[in-house]
Amino acid sequence: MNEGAAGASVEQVLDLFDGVRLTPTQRRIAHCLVQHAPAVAYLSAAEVAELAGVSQPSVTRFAVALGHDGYPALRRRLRDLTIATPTGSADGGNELQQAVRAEMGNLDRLAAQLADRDRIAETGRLLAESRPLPVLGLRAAAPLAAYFAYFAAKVHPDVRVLDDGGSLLTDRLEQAAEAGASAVLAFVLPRYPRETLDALRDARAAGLTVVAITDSPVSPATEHAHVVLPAAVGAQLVFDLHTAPMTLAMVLLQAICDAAPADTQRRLEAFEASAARRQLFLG
Amino acid sequence: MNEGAAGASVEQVLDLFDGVRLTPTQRRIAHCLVQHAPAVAYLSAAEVAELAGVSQPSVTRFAVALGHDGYPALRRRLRDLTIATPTGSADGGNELQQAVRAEMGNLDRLAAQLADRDRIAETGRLLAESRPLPVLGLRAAAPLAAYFAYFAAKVHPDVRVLDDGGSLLTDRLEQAAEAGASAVLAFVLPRYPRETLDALRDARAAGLTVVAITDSPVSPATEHAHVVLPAAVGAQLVFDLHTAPMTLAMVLLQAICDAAPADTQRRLEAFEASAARRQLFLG
DNA sequence: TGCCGACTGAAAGTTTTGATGCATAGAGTC
DNA sequence: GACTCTATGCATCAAAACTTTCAGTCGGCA
Repeated sequence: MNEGAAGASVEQVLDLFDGVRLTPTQRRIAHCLVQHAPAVAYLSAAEVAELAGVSQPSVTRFAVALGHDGYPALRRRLRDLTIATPTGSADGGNELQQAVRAEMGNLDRLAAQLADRDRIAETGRLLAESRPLPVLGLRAAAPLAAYFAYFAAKVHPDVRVLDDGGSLLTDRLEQAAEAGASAVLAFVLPRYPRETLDALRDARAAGLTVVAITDSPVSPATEHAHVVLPAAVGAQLVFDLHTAPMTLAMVLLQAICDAAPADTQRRLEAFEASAARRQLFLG
Repeated sequence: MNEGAAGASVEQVLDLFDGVRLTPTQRRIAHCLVQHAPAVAYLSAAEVAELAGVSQPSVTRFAVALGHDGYPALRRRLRDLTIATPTGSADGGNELQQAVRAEMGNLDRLAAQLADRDRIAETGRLLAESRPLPVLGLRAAAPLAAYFAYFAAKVHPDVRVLDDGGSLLTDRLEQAAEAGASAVLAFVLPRYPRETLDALRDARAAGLTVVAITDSPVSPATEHAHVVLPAAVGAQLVFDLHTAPMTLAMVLLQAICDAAPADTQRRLEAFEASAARRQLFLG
């Protein structure tokens, strides 16, 4: 992946001046442009003028001299240079490729957010300690809950998937709390089924700590959850793409494993032995 | 670019919302802010308004609600956040971040592979024509099958999820073929449950065209499938990450929709009407 | 059912920002 | 040494952006 935006743009900013004869004042402005490369794209003509120690009209004339319609046009150009240098293979391609690349963007933001390991580690401990561990996901989020639970069950002795709604849902939540659960993991994704939010409220009322994986830090889940873990949902195709929430779920599961490495190891080995005996898999 | 800057700012953008009660419209704006984090710092109030689908005054009010003097003040704040953040975060980072970035690599390869639209479009037609359409995924792949089927059912009149194994599985495959199915979509992921491959063989014997989404062009699925769509599985964490197969599944679903746009539109509208009537979702 | 309050968008009003005409200063030329 | 041409800043005007006001709508509540 390419360099920082600043580095790339200095080169390109220079290209803007190519072959154009500049007056001394304009040269000063140009110099100022390269020097404050990224910031200038935000400034008004008057601000650039002050920065360069020239008059505001000179900045306008400078923009025109470079062949633009006016100062705003030049600034737009600068913005494009500093911002629109996207990851590697550029944008474009067909609409399917664009959707996939947008999804990469979602993952990148997720990665940035994971710089702080402590937060996720603590949430992992929280969930690891809950016996049983209810995992809630309705409608579109149900598969994600099942996916998480499938793997989680290999390292946690009592994972309970709650993936159908109706009145039984609250029963199950309360039963889990009764059986000793201290936390619940919920997947709350667009379009936010009403049932899901009701269930969150019930879970909270039952004394459970609510951990929500949801699509945005300002999703409807925030007001019902104790811990909110955001991961964007892709919306470029006809239907939503849940790759970032899925990734976050597995990262969280990793944190759960890390919370009790010895237990995890023991349980995984037990599963392997069983799988081998039953010849579940190829190879 | 790398999204280093963008990613970091998303975190900080959130701090701006802290503790403030937002109206639905303002929530939309907030959502739009996080989503287009870096670019918004350049936009005028009216542009943000259009992006968020609200009126321009609402954007001003949003800025004031957050405690600023006006929209320009909020934008200045955003600029400071996006600029002051060192571009940072190339490769490296902690192991969680590395895993997520590896997943981005998988998606990138998937995107490259989608340059050829025709192949996926043809496969989409193949599946769209099958009535019913059986979707097979066992064990770890079961949630993916369910996820695909959940959405596919909104645009296809008869989707049948086959996600538990046992002897009934083959019964169901044969029943689907009997009922008129011409193709089957199968998710074949590591660790390749024996049952899954047996089912593929049976499906083929029943005269179904087998489309397999699998983790590699040389996976065990290839010898039983007519069409093989590969998408890598992430293996950096304790458990497998299925984001690329998930993405491929949704791309394939898009192709299915494109195969019969009118039908798709009609069915989606019918669902929307029903959802609205039943008040399934928030908003 | 009717009132009340909150939210939202349209439109008018205000401020900020950018463009242009004009006058001045300096360099080069005859 | 005077003329001319270019470059530059000041002042002004036009346009855009932002804020405020106002009226309509929706949901909650008596």
